[in-house]
Amino acid sequence: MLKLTKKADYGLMALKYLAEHPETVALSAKDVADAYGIPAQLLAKILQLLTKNGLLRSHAGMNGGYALARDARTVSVYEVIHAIDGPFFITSCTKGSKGCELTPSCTIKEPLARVNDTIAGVLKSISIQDLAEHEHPAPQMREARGLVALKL
Amino acid sequence: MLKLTKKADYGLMALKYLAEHPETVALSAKDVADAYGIPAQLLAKILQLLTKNGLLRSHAGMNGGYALARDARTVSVYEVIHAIDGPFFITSCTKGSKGCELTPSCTIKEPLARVNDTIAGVLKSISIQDLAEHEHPAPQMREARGLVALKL
DNA sequence: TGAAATCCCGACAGAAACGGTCGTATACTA
DNA sequence: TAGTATACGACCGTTTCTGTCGGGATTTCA
Repeated sequence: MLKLTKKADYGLMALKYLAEHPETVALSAKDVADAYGIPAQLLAKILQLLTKNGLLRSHAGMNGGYALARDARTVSVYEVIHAIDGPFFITSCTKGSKGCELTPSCTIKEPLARVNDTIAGVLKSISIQDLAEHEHPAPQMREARGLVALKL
Repeated sequence: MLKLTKKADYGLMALKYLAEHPETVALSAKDVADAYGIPAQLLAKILQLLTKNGLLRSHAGMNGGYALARDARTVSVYEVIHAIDGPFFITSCTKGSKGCELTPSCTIKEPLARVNDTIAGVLKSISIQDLAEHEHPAPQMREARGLVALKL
């Protein structure tokens, strides 16, 4: 419930890792998997997803691997989650697809849709770069960098 | 991924329903289940959970049922989710319990913990009463009623 | 040109979470 | 004491998630 999948976690970790190693031309799936001790084949598939969605660029062959397709500052956590886990919805029955099968019952959904948007906004406001920067134990916290309005 | 369970949905719907019927002394699980067309026995268990967590008061016997234990304004969506689905964590491996088994890899978790707090804050800022009020198609949207600071 | 490294991708199996049902015990009312 | 309702544990089928396997395509390099 309201939990990121491990795939999304892995994907975020991998992107962060790439963002932290801008000097290298490309890193193989195995490189990253070894760095974090996560299953190499699984990570490979995740990186392929990210590639297909334009977040990474891949290159086969020796010394091939993956590299960020865009500047880390322009890639949001939201995009990553979306690329890996698909459309982002808090509620099981969304107004978008098909609507709710439950009678006209889903009166709860309309307000929750706003919550959904708010959370999506939060995730969109955080970039991979943000994640990478906070690697170093952040001597002093930066000031509030985003303000999210919650309209109900 | 990042989706409410149906149980939580059902629980929110039930609480909203109760909030909308303040005149009745108590409503049975079956009453609510019938109103929304959700499985009665399942809803019963959910209401029992909410009772155990102090959000509802129950009364057995004829004309028994459930009633809000507190004013609907003081019950947050967060509390409901927490009561039904347990501790709220965005990430699979939380710092709270046991920590991460993955090497010292979970560098991603620290920043995500802040995201977690932010989302929790959003959910805490919404009351059952808020949900109930927006039943009526809300002729005009109220102004932003909450502002959530996102510190990274 | 051939071998090694690497990405690509579909299929599948085990494990966990979720949704829902059943049966029984307990409590309250009339 | 009969009927209505909550309380609670056990269980099971389905779905989702995680991870593995195997075969194929692309690139580099010797």
